[in-house]
Parts: sequence; C-alpha cells; structure tokens
Amino acid sequence: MQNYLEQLNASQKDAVLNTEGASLVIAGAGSGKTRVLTYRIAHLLTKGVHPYRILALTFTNKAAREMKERIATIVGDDTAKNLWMGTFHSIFARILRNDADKLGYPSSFTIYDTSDSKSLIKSIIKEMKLNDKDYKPNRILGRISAAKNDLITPAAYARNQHLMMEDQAAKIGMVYEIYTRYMRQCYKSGVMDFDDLLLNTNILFRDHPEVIEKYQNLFNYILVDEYQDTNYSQYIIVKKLAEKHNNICVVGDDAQSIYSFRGAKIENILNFRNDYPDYKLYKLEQNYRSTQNIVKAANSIIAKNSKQIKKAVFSENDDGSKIKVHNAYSDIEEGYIVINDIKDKITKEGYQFQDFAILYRTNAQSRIFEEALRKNTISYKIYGGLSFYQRKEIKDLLAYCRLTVNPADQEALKRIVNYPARGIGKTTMDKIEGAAAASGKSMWDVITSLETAAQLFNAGTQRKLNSFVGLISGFRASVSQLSAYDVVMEIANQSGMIKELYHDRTPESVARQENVQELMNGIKEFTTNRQEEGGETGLVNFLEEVSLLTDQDSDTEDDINKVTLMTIHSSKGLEFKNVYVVGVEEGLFPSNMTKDSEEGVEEERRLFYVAVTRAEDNATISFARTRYKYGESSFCRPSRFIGEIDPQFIEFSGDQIKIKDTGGRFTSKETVKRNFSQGQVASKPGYNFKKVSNNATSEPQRPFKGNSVGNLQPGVAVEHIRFGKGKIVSIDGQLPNAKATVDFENTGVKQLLLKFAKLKILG
DNA sequence: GTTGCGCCTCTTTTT
DNA sequence: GAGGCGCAAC
Repeated sequence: MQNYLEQLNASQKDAVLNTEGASLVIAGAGSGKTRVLTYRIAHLLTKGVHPYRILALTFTNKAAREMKERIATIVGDDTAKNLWMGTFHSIFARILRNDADKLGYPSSFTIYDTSDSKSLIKSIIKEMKLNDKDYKPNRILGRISAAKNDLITPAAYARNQHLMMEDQAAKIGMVYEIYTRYMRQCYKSGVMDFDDLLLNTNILFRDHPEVIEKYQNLFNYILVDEYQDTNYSQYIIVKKLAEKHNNICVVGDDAQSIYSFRGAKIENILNFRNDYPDYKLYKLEQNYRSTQNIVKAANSIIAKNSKQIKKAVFSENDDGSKIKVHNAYSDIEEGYIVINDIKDKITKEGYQFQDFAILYRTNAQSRIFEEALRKNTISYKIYGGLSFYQRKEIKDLLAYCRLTVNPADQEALKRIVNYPARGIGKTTMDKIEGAAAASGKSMWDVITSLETAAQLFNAGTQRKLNSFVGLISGFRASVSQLSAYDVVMEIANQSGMIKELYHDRTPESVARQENVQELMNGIKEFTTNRQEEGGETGLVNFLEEVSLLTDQDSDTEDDINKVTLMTIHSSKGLEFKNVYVVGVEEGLFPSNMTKDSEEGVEEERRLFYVAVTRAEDNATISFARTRYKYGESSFCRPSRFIGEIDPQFIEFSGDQIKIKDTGGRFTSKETVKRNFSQGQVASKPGYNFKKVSNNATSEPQRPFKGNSVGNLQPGVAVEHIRFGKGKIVSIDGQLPNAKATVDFENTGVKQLLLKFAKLKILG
C-alpha cells in the first residue's frame, strides 16, 4: 500500500483524516476534490471499516467507476468492489429493487427514459383532449419532474396554490391531472422514470421504518460528491440515511452549481451548517490544475455572483498566457479559427489531440466543429447529442428486452408491437389503449385476456395479437434458462429484427447492424464484469444499468488521443491542457431562456466559470457575429461575460471589436457595419438571400409569410429573422416579387426581396 | 395498414 | 437543419 497521506496538502489531509461527524468540504476548481474523496474512503477502509458500510454517491457512473478504481489501487480490488459506490440513481434503483413489492411495484420494474416519459405524456394530453398548443410534452414533463424532485405528489400539487396559479397563468391548468394520470399509468405499467427512482426511495423510507432503519444501520459512513448539485429529493434521502451515525461528508463547490434545471438546490450546500451545526468545514483553495492567469480570470468572473461561500482559490503554478478572445465573423469561421489554433499548438508547442477540448453551451453547436475537424483530418470524439442508447435500433431491441422482463411496460409495448411490421396498426392499438384505460389494466393484460380480445378484434387481428403474445411469452420463458446474452440473441433473431436490419446493405443499415452487434458485446461485457464483482447478471439488471448509463460513461479504448467536443455541463470535473469555450454570445451564453432572471444569469455565470476552469495551460474564448440558428443566419453580440473578466487577464486576437460594457450589455455596432462594407454580406439593392447566405445550399425556401401585404406599408415596424428590427421605408411592386426598402437599424441592410423574406409585423 | 411527402416546431443544459 | 406529425395515395 502506498503512503497516500504524503500526497496531500495540509487542508486536504485534514479533510481525509477527520472521518467522524459531519464534514463539508468546499473544493475550489482543480483543488484535488476527487483525491480527497478517494483517500478519505481509502483511509476509512485501512482503518478497518467494512466496505459495505460505506455509501458514496456521485452524479455520473464514470466518476464512481474512476474513484473505485483509484481506491482499488490503494486497498485492493476485493475490498473496493464491496463499496456502495455509484450514482444516486443506480444505488437507489438497486435498493428499490429489493423492496419494490412494499410499494406495489414488481421487482422487475423497468425504467422509462425521457422519451418514454414524453410519449406517455403526449398520449395523456390526447386522451384528455387538451389543446397541444399550450400543453407541450416537454414543458409538462418539466413541471412534473420538478414536482417530483421537490417531493410534491399529485395530490399535493393540486393543493399547492402557487403551482396551480403558475400553471393557470401559463394556460396549463390541468398539469396536476396529467401528473396524476402519468403516475397512475407508470404504476400500472410497473415502470419508474428517473425522478421516481428518488421519489419512490423517499416514499419507501417514509412509509417503511424497518427499511430506512436497515440502511441507516448499514451505512456507517456516507459521502456525497458534487453536493451542490443535489436536489431536494436527494437531499432528504441523504439526510435521513445519515441520521443515525451522523458520519456524513459532502464535497462540492457552490461556484460550480449548474444543474438547477434538474432541480438542484444550491441551498443544500449553502445551508449544510444549519443541518449539521457541529459540522467541520474544510476549504480546498489551492488550484493545482491551472495557470495563475486562468485562476485569477476565473475568480474575477465568479466574483460577480452574489450567492456564494467565501473562498480564495489560488494557484502557485506559472502565470501562463492570458486568456485569448477570438472574434469570428461567422460560426463557420469560428470553427476554422479554433481548429487552426489547435493545429498551430500541435506543430509549434508539441501538444497532442487529446490535450484539446472544445466546449459549447448547446449540443447543436458541435456540428460546425465536427466538420472543420473532419476536413482537417483531426480525430475527435464527441459526447452528448444522440447517444448510443437513443438510436432507433438500440431502443427497439431494448424495448423487446423491457417487455420481456416486464410485459406491463406500456411504452415498450407500443414501440415494438408492430416492429417489424406484423399488421397491428393504429386502429388495433387505439382499441387496446382504450380498453386498457377503461379497465385499469395494462395493454398486455388486454391483449392476453381472451374474453376482451374476442370482443374487440376480428379473427385476423386476434391471430396476429396471439402470435405476438406467443413471441414475448417465449422470450419470458427463456429468461430463466438462458444467460442474458443468449436471451437477447434469441430476441434479436426471433422478433424478426435481425432479418429486417440485414435486409439491405445501405451504409446506414450496416451501421445499424453494427450498433446491434455492439449492444450484444455490451451484454457480454456486463455479464463478465458483474460476475467478477459478484453482482446480479440478469436481463433486468442489464436493463437497469443501461437505462442509467449516459454516453459519457462509455469511453472506449480507441478514444484515446482525440480532440474532445462536449457541452460545458458534461465537462464538469474534467480537465484539459487547452480549452476552447466557443459561442460566447448573448442569447446563447447566457442562454436566452435564462437571461431574464438574475438567478438564471448567475447560474450561467457559474457555467462560464466551470468552462474556463477546465483549462490547465490555455483557455481560449471565441464568439461569432453571425450564426445559423433554426436554419437561418442571425446576428449575435459577444456575451456580457467576456466583459466581466478582469481585462488584465485577457487578450483580444484577430479583428478588434469594440466591446463596451453598457450595464451588462455590449454594443458591437461598428463591427457589424464594417462587415457589410467589406462585402461579406452584400447590401446591394435587389439582392436575394442566396448571396447573403454563408452556405449556398441553405436557400430559404419559404415564401413570404407576413400578415397581408396590405399591412406592409412604409412606416410599419417589422422584424426579420436575420436582420432584427427595422422600419419599412418603401415598397415597390407586387408579391411575390415585391421589393421592400427596410431600414434595419445598424445592419446596413436596406432592401429585401419579399419573395424570400419572412417578416413579422411588430406592435 | 403502409409509405412517402411536405409542413411545422424547435433547442439549453442531463441522471 | 432535423425530427415529428398529419395527410394523401397506394
């Protein structure tokens, strides 16, 4: 065993050695947080604490896995593997599976992902005949999810005046009813969604004292990573579990709380001292990751926030270079600037691909960088976006698995009942769904019950349904006799999926075949790993693992030495020698969705802080002045955040742009004007948008769509998706080829062909 | 019942 | 730009 204590500084050592009681470790970015957590657990183990008496909760599987591996190198595999270490969701799914029957769930309950939840909500909205203009599944799911994370049941929701008024104001007053039906439906289907895993854990602990007592006694020590990102539901679970022994250690950084949209309450970490008045506070303030310039710049950013725990993060590393700010004409140029800079650093400074990360606010931004990287034959890996498990063929196969394990799983059934096509169409499904709703039974029960089937369907349909039922029943019978791998193999073959997929040899289809193969390999791997750890290897366990996996968890061998592309959210906890924070523009970062509220902006600022502090050697910020959004080009201004960095730590490169701080906003008038005069965007009379577009293939196809032409008169204020607000000066000719002279303020754009324009009349 | 086409909405972040 | 949905044709 290595002497791990020697590798720690004084405050880190303090935090590792004081294992008893409540501890709050405030860990600045790059201050060795994971190291403290790892060694603290290793320390407990070397003191003789049994591994199964330690509960360590993280937010990603990857974090858990890496920590476990590091602990294993200190105390050995056999000890480390018995730790209760994992994400909130996976640990409590495991606990729930043991006691699911107490809550009326089958122990084989399956887990809905977000798209399953959305689809269910969509059908409830339909069933209730609500208008889908106001009732957007996304939005409704958000409300329900938030309620669950605040431990608000449907009944409590209906009684909550605040929530009800909010809903009514937003014209979605029936959310409580949708929530009620959603819960009922999930229950009936024997499924839980992500939030249910936590909510039901809370219910289990609340209603079954013997259960909570069992786990209170079991877990002598509880550790929570990224505590600033816990939501109320998680907070209560942790609090209850720790009640007995009071050995709780939470680690986090309030400055990096970036998940409030998922219900995270920064207050949990800010109020820790109220919950545990005898707590000990450890502050890790020395940053070992980044240069002094980066740390100081980051400090100047976060200083603008009001809600925070005071700390002084410092670095004793070299000063390093200043943060570079690149000003790009367009999003496409931004891509090239970044990629050229990467190439430059590789040739001149000897960095490798793996030393670079491109971080963006939204997944949609990745495409341009991917293209630029591909053109330059730089290998890259991209996280987020459409993950492996969201691909159609994978979801289909997993839906078969889910249905096999849990035939009541309604979304799984709906997904594959007619895939591959077996003549069970919409009419039949509507009947089944109607009967299921009327009788309170699951759809599976409806189709397996002979009497109802005879009433509802003609002989042909009955035969088709019976054959489907036989298929699934066959799979169910196999589960007890075959390994998970063999069951899935049987499913893939007998369902007809394989035949369907191998039907043609188009590249897409080959890719799908490979994906299915990869999933099969995944099952093999899962089985071997679990066997080594002595865990369960059933199909139900595989499904659980897969449901709670994110694509960040699946790093493969050939992912080494590649440029990393990911959202800033996913980059938390990681570090790279060179970091590019791209698209730092008003409306994008901070996002339009959040910039109206002070809390929203503070969270975005923390996100910006997270982005910058990922960098070890160089942080580079860039913004574009025009960007494609929703398939159309639009103008953007640099983000207020750039102006908030203490200027002594940044350096502008490329075209100088006038950035003026006007109370949190920037003006970039001059640059925009200059651009037009440079001719990059034509402003000649009578041009059409084809010439304006950066990308000649994306000609706007839609014809003019304003109100009637009669409304388009000189003097009318209009908005155009590309050019912002302006006033019509004059109109010539008739639609569809009318020419309007519109003065779009500050853009230099004067004339539009209405044929191609999409104007919105203001006011 | 199935397929294909065109129109519409949409985007924040994720366990 | 992409995916989802509705509608029309087969």
